[in-house]
Amino acid sequence: MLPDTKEKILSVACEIYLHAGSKGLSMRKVAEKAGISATAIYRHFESKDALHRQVLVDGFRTFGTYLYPALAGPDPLTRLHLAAEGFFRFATEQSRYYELLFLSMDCLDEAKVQAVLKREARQTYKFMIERVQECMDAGVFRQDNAEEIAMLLLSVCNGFFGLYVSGKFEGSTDTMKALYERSYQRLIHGLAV
Amino acid sequence: MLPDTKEKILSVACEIYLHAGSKGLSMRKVAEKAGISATAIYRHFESKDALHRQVLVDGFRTFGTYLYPALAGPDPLTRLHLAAEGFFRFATEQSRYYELLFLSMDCLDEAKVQAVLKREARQTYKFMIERVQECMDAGVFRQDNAEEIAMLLLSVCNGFFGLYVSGKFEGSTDTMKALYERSYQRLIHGLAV
Amino acid sequence: MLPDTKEKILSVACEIYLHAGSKGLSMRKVAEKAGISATAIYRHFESKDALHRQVLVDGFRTFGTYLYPALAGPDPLTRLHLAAEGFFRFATEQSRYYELLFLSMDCLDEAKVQAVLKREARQTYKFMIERVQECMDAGVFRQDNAEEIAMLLLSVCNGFFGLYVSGKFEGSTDTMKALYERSYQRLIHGLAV
Amino acid sequence: MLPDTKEKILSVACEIYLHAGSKGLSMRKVAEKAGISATAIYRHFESKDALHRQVLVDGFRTFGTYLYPALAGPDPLTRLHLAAEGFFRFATEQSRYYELLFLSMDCLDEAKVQAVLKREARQTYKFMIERVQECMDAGVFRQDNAEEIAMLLLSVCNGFFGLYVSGKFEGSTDTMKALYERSYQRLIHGLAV
DNA sequence: AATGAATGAGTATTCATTCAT
DNA sequence: GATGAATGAATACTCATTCAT
Repeated sequence: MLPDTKEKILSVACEIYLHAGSKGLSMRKVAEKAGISATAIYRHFESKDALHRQVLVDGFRTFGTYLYPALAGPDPLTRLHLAAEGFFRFATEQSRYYELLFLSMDCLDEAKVQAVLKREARQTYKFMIERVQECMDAGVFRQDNAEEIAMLLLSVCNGFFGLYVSGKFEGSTDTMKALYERSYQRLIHGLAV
Repeated sequence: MLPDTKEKILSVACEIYLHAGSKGLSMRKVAEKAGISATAIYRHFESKDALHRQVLVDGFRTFGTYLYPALAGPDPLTRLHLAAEGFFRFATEQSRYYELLFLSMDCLDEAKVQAVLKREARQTYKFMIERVQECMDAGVFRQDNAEEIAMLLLSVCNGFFGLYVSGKFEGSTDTMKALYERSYQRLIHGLAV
Repeated sequence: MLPDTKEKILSVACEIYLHAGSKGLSMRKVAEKAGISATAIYRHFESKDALHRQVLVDGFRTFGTYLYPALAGPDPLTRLHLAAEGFFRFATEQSRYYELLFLSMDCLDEAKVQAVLKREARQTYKFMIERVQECMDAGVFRQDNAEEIAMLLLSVCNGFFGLYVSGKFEGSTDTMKALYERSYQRLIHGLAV
Repeated sequence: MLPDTKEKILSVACEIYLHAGSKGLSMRKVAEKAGISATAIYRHFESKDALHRQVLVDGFRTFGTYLYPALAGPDPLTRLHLAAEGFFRFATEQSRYYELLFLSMDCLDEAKVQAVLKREARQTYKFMIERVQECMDAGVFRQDNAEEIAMLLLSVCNGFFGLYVSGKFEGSTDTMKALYERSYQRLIHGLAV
């Protein structure tokens, strides 16, 4: 139809990917759900892999809408807080996406797919380094290796949500939120001047 | 063949699992690599799932050989250090295993397989809680919620190795080790009395 | 191929079904005999079951061409005679079909397949009730329970052909025909006014 | 165990056959249910087919226990009645057996299996001819072709139960019994002197 | 008399992809 | 831009049977 078949395919693919994982993402299912023939997809995407990659890129775009508004915060520490909170919101509100983007490494999903994941993850990494660095520059954190601190923060987030999302630990979202905040505070506390 | 076909199947399955993930673990491939017919596997394992589960159990057994020796340490803090170090060694020496056991969550992997992962992960969790608790009891950590601290430690490990293993950050093992230790010290520092 | 692959598949499936029964009807065999790949069948039939059902429907359609012309008879008794004769012709000329449609009950044949058999058999049943009823209404049979008489007639047919088709009794078709007619007359005789 | 493994195998095979039909009768299942290894069966039965055949023979033995007591009746007509009643009881109480012995012709179940069915069915046929003949000899039926009358009777039974067993007609056992008796009476009525 | 191991053929079905139209 | 037809490889799993022990 007019509103761009390519868009339609992509959105359907995301939906399926989110529900069934990379294992469950098949051209047939996408085609069926999009109301077109399986072969028609090839008019818009070179291969399943290309489609898969685009789905990931889309996911990171969504992630961006959670993370980047943090920049609107008035001061460095608030911006870091907002980033941490954005992370939490994305992980809980879009937990399936979080999993697929940050936790799954569905091995051998073609090198190219992996590459996309890496590239995007690095973007996030850089963003966090900047947040940490400006906290140090502003004197709210003591001077330290900003990269390492950023990685520590990301590690905690990643690890925390990994445990949460995979269901290895239970608890309501609110419980998790409180726990997350206490963990975050414990970390921040050790970093403060 | 004398060297026990079952053993052979399992080791081949581990190998494949390690190289291609649960997605790539197929009865046919296992059979081929083991030099037997595909059906012969069923003599030794009830189903693919049963085989898959056994692979995981084997992996956790290996993990145990890295983690549990920490108990031989002379005091609580040392035992915690050794546990952290064991974690690191397992993650680096058996990085593929680390990934598959702790980081992957291939959603479609039959409930039973998931159950094995959860159960074993909880074991590790309990082990860490004990390590932290005894540090508090011994007065080297200030009193706090041992569970939450253990989770924080695990989160950091999980997150750190998640980033490492997935190749999202580069660096030699030695570099990583040093980084890991500094991160660990930062955390511990905030916990000390 | 021009002559419609679907048609080809169906006809081959009928052939196999007729020779080997539902037990011997396999996608692979059909594909091989139809000169296409096994998977190609799925382009035309949703599943083995769907194919199986279509084979049955086809069989009943054929049956109809034997039975329904009886309606062209000038009077009720003739119509009943013609129906009985149509039955006989179908059972002898398409004995394998007769068997598969009316006599087999391969229990494991998916509910849906059974449903088709039941539905169609009921159609035939209704047809016979109508034939009997109009004989009664016309006064050539004495008033009685038309349903039961129809069932009796069908039972005899079914039983007779069951014995014939399964080879439990021998004899040339002509011999059988004569026997059938004598049996039929014996029955009818008891029903006449 | 002592009470003859062969017996055990056979009884288990009957059980399975009765529940799952010839399609569901597999050496593995029999072995498992009998508590022996699949290969052990071959010590007692040459092949699956041989076992299958023996199951049928057993079934006919059971059938005999329903039919032959009719001989104890005081006079020819009673004996015929008792035979007809035995038929009904077997068909309703052992409907699965009835189906397998008299109605199923699970094609190509090896010629030998078919042969067993034929041979045994002929026995029943002969028995019925005798019952009919003695009714004629005793003057309760008018003289006619005993063979044909017997076949008519058998046809009705076969057809009736075929419809009943296959579920093509519904109704409680009591309803069926009454219907059966009315049909039988209609037939007999036409045969009486 | 019975077992465990193994086999090869068979089952239905799903998948990504290609090709002619 | 899109379709229908077809393919070949792959999936897990079942089966009857054989063989060495």
